[in-house]
Amino acid sequence: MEKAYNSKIAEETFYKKWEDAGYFTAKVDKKKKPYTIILPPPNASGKMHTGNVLMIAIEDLLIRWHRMKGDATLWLPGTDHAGTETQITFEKELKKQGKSRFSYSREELYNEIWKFVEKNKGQIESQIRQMGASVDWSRYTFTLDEKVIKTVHATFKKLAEDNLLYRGDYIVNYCTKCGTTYSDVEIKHEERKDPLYYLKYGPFVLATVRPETKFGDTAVAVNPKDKRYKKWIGKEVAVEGLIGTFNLKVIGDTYVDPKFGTGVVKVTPAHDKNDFEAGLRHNLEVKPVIDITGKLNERAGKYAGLSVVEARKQVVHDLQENNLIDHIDENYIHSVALCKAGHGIEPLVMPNWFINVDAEHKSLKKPAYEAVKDGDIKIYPKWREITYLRWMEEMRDWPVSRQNVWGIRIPVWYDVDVNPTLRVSFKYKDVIVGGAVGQLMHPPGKYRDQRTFNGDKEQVVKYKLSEKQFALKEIKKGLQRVFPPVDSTYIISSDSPGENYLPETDTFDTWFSSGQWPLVTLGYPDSEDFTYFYPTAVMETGWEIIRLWVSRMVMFGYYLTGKPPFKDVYLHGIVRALDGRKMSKSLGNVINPDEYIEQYGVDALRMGLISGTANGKDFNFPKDRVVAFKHFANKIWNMGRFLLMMREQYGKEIPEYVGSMQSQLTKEDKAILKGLQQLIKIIDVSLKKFRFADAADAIYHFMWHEMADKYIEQVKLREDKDIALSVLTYVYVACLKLLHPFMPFVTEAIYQQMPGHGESIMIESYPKA
RNA sequence: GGACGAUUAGCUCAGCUGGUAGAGCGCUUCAUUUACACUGAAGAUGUCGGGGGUUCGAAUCCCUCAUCGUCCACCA
Repeated sequence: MEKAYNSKIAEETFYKKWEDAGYFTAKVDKKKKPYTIILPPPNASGKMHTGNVLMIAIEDLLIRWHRMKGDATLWLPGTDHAGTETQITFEKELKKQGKSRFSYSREELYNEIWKFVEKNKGQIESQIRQMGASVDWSRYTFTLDEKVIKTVHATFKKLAEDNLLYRGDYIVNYCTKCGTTYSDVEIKHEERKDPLYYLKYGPFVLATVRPETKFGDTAVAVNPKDKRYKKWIGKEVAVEGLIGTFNLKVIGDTYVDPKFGTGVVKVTPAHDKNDFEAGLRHNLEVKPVIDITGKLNERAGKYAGLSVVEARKQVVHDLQENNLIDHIDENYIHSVALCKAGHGIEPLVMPNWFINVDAEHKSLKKPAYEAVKDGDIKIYPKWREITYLRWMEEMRDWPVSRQNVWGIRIPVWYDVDVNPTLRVSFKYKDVIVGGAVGQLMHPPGKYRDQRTFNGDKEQVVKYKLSEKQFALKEIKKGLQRVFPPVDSTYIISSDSPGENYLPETDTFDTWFSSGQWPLVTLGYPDSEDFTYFYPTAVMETGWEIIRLWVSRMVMFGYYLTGKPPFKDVYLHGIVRALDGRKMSKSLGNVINPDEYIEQYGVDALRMGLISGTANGKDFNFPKDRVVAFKHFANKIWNMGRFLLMMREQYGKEIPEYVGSMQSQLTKEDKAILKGLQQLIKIIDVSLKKFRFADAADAIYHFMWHEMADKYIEQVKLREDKDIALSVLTYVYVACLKLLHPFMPFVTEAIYQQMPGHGESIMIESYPKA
C-alpha cells in the first residue's frame, strides 16, 4: 500500500468496476423488500453544483446502506429538460449569433434546442458518475423521453375526462421579453423607487404608479368602511380622460386600504392581479390595453403602438398639460415583480389551461393534504411540514400552460374551419406573419385584416400581405404560435386528428410533468417495476421546491394510483457560500465542487457536506469539514496499512475472530468490541431518523479516537498479538463496511487489501448489532 | 403585514423527549523511537442574545424584548 491514500486512483478505478459488475442494477425480487429512491433530476444541460452534491451524497448513503442491508434497492437516475432555464440559456447563445427565437419556426426551434441539450448533456451524467452515485443507469430517464410524454398526455386526457380541466381567461405574470408566462412562485420581487401619480379622477383624486393602464379601467374602488367615500358606492362617475370621458362604476371592496394614497383605487382587471380578482367579485368588464408584445393596443387610442414605458411618459405629459394630475410623489418605494431573467413582469389576461385542484366531485389537493396531516407521508425535518400544509390549504387552480417551446406540448388540436378566429403567428420566408387563420386563408380583400408584426424589435420588416392568400400547409410549416380564443373548440390527442388541424403551441408547466416523475420513471401503470417498486421509500430534495414539486407529486400520486408516491420526504438545506450568503454568479462566491474533488477527493466532499447538515437547516459550505474528512480518509488508510504490516510481522496465521475467543480477550478487546456494537446501533438509529451528521460524527470519532488513538496503541504492546490482531481486523473491517455508504471509494480501496476480502465491499452485508 | 428558523468556545456549527456544556477548524505547550505531520499527548477559551416564568433542576419548556436569516403575501 502507498504511504498516503490517493483518492484519484480509487475514484478512477472503482466506479467503473462497480458499474460493469452490475451492482447498481436493481432486480425485482419478491423475497426481498423493495427500497426505492427516484433521483430528483438535475438540469440536463447544466453542471453539478454543491446542492446536487449534497443530494447525491445523502441518497447514495441511503441506497448503499439499504443495499448492504439486503433490500432490493433501486436508485433511478434522470435529467430534466428544465424548460424555461434552458430556453433562456439557448436564446443567449442565439443572440451571440445574431439570431433570436423568431428566426425559427416552432419545430425548428425545438430541434435546435434538442441538439443544444444533447451536446451538453454528457457533463452532468459524468459528474453523477464521478460522485460515486450507485444509480441504476439501465433505467435512466430524461424528462422528454417518449414514455414520459405518453404518460403526461394520458394524465391530461384523464383530467379532461374527469372534468378537472378547463380553459379560462386568467391574469398571468407575463414577461413580454421572454414571451412566456411565469407562475407566482417563479417570480421575484425587487424594491424600486418610482413616481406615484395622484390623478384627478372625476370627483376623486387617486394614486397610481401606472397611469398608462387607465384606458383599461372598468371601475373605481373604495373601502366600504371608509366614511369619506361610502356614499359613492354603487354610483357611476364620469371621468374626464385623455381620449374622452368615460363612465366608471364605484365599487366597495375590502381589498382597498383606506390608508394608502387617498383611499381610492382605479380598477384595471386586465392588468392587475388584485383588480382582476375584484373584477370577478363585482362582475366587471375586463378590458386589456396592453398586448403580449408589451405595447398598448387600439383601446388606448392615439397611444396605441407605444411601449408601456413610452406610453407612461407620454400619458403623464399629456395629463399634466390637461391639468389632470393633482401632484406627484417622486420618492415612492414599492416592489416590482421580475421574471427569472430580471425583466419586469406584465400582468396580462390570457387564455390558459387550468387544473381544478379542489373540485367538489373530485379534489386533488384534499388527499394530498391529509396524507401529510395524518402521517401517511412523513416530512423530515418535521418543522418543514407546516410549509407544505399551509400551501395545500392555500393552493388554487393551477394554470399549466407555458409559452415555451422547450417542453412537452399540450396535446390539443384546433380545427381551423371551426375556429376561424384562431390567431396564429408563423414564419413565412423571412417574415413573421400574424393574424386570424380564417382571414389568412381566404382571398385578399374579403376578410383580410392586414397585419404583420415581428416580435424582435431590432428587425421589423414590412411586408405587404394583401396580395397573399396562405395555404394551411404554409402556416403549419412555419408555425410559431397559435393564440386560441378562450372559447375555441378543441380535440385532445397526441397526434394530429386530421389535415385541418393546428396544434396547440403551449407546453406544460415543468411541474406538471415532473409532478408525475415517480410514476413515469417506474413505468406507470402496469410495468413489473411499477408494481414492485412503487410507492417509493424516500423523496430527498431541497426544501425550496416543496410547494412547486413535492406537493404536485403527492397530488398526482393519489390521483392516479390512490397511493402516496413516497413514504418519507427528506428536505435538505441549501448550501450557502463560505461567506454565509446565497451562492450567486454576481456575488462571485459560487463554489465549484470540481475544485474540491480535485483537492480533497469525492469521499471527503460528500462526507463534509453530510456532516455539515445536521437538521435540514441551510448551512454554509463546510470547508473545514471537507478538509477534516480528507485527513480522515488518509487516517483510516494508514490504519489499514499498519494492520497489514503488523500481521506480516507476526508471521504466523492470524485466526479469524469468532465468538468462542471470548475467554482469551483482554478488557481492551472487550471494550472495543462493545464500542463497535454501540456504534452500529447509533448509526442505525441515526440513519433511520435521517440524522446523517450524527452517524457521520459517531463513526469518525470511533475509528479515530477509540480505535486508532487508544486500541491500536495498546495492541502495539500486546504479547498475544494473534488474539489482538484478529479482534482488530474484525472491528476494522466492520467499520469499513459501516463507513462504506458514506465514503464509498476509500473504503473499497482499503477493503480490497484486506485478508480474505470479497469481490466488493458494496455487496457485503451491513454489520448488525 | 404573516410565517418559519436562528442567536452556544476566536470561526463554522451539533446539542433529538429538561439532569453538572460538545465537534471540526484555529490557538498554546510538548513529542519527531518501528502506520499516518493529512501524526500523537496535554491544555486554554463559553453567566448557551437580554429579561421574566414553570421546575428540586433549563442551552433545552413557556412568555416577552432585541438582532439576524429565509420564505410567503402585498404595496394600487
